[in-house]
Amino acid sequence: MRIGELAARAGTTTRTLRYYESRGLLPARRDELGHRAYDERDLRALQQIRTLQHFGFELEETRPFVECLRAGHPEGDSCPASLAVYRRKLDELDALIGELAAVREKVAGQLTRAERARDELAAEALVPGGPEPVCELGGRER
Amino acid sequence: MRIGELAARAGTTTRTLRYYESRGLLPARRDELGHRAYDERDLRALQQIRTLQHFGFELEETRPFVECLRAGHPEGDSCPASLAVYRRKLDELDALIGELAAVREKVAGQLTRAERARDELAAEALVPGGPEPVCELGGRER
DNA sequence: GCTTGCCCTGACGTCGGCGTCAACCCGTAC
DNA sequence: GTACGGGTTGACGCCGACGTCAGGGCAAGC
Repeated sequence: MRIGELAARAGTTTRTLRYYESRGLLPARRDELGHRAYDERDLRALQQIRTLQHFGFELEETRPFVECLRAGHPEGDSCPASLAVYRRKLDELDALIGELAAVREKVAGQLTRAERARDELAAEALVPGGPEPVCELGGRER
Repeated sequence: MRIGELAARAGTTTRTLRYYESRGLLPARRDELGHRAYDERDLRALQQIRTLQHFGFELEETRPFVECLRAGHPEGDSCPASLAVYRRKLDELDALIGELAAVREKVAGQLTRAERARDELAAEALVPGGPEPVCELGGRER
């Protein structure tokens, strides 16, 4: 199998495969013409990489999985090093989700506070003299 | 106030302030020597930018807040355009948190599945013949 | 012979938000 | 004088995971 076919079967691009090779992640044999030659195991490894990438793993973090497969194990996560990456990723995800949730609450608080301030200002404007100019920046709210 | 003082008071760097100016976000007057001159309103605007940045807002997303302040409003979020950014950010955060939570569950599932497979293999190895070689990649688990 | 289609290497571009020089100017203190 | 501590502009570096050219090769089909 050559690079174009592998890329197509894995739903990626030849550029990506060359990049992986340049990183030493997915080395390729060469045929007599100097073209890269791949087999089904390379496809397995590539699919493993893509799956993890889709999960947000960095390329380097997929390396233990690929090496595990190349060592002949049935799955990329059959090795302790892969499990360690899983656990590290879980911790990272938990931390990140926690931070994002905290930010979300802060932003939500800011929004409600700002909306209340706006409404109070609008109510004031209706009571005493004429309506004072409100902000025009941003046009009508959609 | 010159650039160094403003940077120090806002807890940032002169490089950052020059960058903001280059983006048109925080323009500066110049004194007779050509040095940038700032006032307290610039400090307010800068603090607004930094706060939002800390929340994960992109620089461009802070622009409505800064313009709102420069238009003379009491707060950066006194304008509809700022509120719209808040709302958009909330949506983005909710979507992102949702995706991350889904990934987290998938990774957790993968981990437990891989651990179970490993344990089953270890149990097998104890029963029939001699213990078959397990994976050595990754050394001892910490 | 010429086009088409695949492959090759090498190298620059992308995005955001600056960090980090380089080379220079200016005023003040020693 | 000269060293120091500010300021100025301009330009390149960084990170990750590739996209996108430029320029060339080789084989098959017409």
